[in-house]
Amino acid sequence: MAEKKPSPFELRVEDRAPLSVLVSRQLRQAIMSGRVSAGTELPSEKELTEELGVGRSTIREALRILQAQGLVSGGDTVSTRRPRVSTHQTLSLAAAQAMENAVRLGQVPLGDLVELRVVIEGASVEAAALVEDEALETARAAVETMKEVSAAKALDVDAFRSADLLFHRSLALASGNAAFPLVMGVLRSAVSSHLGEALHQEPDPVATVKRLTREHEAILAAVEGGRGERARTLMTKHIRAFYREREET
Amino acid sequence: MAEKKPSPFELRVEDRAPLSVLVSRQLRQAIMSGRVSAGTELPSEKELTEELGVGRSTIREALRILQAQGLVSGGDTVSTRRPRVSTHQTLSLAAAQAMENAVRLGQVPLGDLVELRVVIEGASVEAAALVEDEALETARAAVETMKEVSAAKALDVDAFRSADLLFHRSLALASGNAAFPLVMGVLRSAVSSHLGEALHQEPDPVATVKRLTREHEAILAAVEGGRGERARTLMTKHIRAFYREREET
DNA sequence: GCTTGACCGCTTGTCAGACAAGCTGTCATA
DNA sequence: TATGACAGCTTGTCTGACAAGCGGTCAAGC
Repeated sequence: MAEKKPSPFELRVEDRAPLSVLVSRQLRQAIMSGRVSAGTELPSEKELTEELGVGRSTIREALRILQAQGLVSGGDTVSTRRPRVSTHQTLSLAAAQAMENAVRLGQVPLGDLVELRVVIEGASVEAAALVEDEALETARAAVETMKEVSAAKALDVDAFRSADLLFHRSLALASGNAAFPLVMGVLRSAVSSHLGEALHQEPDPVATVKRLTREHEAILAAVEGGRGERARTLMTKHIRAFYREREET
Repeated sequence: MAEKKPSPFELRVEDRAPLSVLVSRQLRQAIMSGRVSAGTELPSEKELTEELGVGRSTIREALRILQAQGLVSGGDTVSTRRPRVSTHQTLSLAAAQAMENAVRLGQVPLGDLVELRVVIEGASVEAAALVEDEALETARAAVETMKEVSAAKALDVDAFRSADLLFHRSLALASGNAAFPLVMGVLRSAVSSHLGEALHQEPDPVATVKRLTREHEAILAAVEGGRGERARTLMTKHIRAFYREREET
């Protein structure tokens, strides 16, 4: 559509990247290849300047790119603290944010995100049901915490929220598939930033918390009993109900 | 573990971000809120300098951050071309790259990625099977292209590859869930860069292409017939076989 | 012996100025 | 009308400069 004649004179334009981008690519490659391992401190900007033979602004731009990609961290704070090759957590946070950008500007409706979550968490518990019991220890602990919270006098919404997060996350971990918790985390943060801390403006938070706790218990029981199909069904209902009721408000 | 005493003097350190990061956040917010719409040109660096009252280096670093996040594009090329608020494509590309970073440094094995793809594409075709026929037009066209390619004398690997991509993508689109094609694209590119253009070093590319074409045909037929469960089964086998055979080489 | 304070060097954050290269529109000229 | 020269703007890059903060050293004082 864009080109009428397939002209024989093609000009590769994509390799005309600015120097800063090239530098960032090179550093990225050094990190990805494992030549510099996670947690290591990078050389100072001055050293990089001398080592690569480019100006400091260029180095700084390259570092900012890597930082935005989550590959290095620590430049985020104040002075004298060298940027470090970042850890897993920083990386998946960056991935989550990138995903969130794509999702929000890509006009993905909330309902579609929720369905995606249903699909992934469904597969997740189904896989977790096949696994030995002790991998579910964290999930059990999370449910215990939820019970305590829902039994307490003063409702601690944040405590429940973090227990809830732990529950879902630990199930994803128990699935044995390392990609599940990662994508789940991404999705979760995208969704929750999409509707902005829903639990806080609940009409009857105590009742909701109790219901959610019961649902979690049931899901966990199904997983423990090895009934993957049932766990999936329960999880599906659990997630859909949670968001449907929010959509109505 | 890190803190022995819960000191009452807490210092919020996360808001001590450098100016460039603050600027990038502000621009990001302007973009995300839709105040500047996609495809629009941003003001020049000089204008931003005057408008925000910060130095040009700061602006440039902020722009590099946004560029790395895929929110603006075009700074990637040469001079005089203003950065634009980026389109959907750039964004999901950035997301894919972030995902790839997380996956590779997070030690997610290839098999787990493939399983995730199975889950998502399975759900995708199952949903697509419920949809009216005309949404599958693109998928049909893609299969036609594949047939032509596999019937031709000289095998055009790239043509097949792009038809394959189109096929999977169009099915994801037909599912009606906007999140599916997005995540699928991310996954696909992460996986394929993970094992690096596998089709090119195939022992018997012609036979493989023919087999893949048949499988695609069967999947499409199942979707057209509204047999979602069967489509999912076929798709699962299709994907697993494709990668299992690569893993063995 | 231990704390306290001054001090110095290094590193990052930020700014300002300079120059090269490339794009775009204008305008005079053949 | 088409072409070439030219100015203006924008980005890419470098250099020099300064402030602020961190870490280590080292002497003074209890």
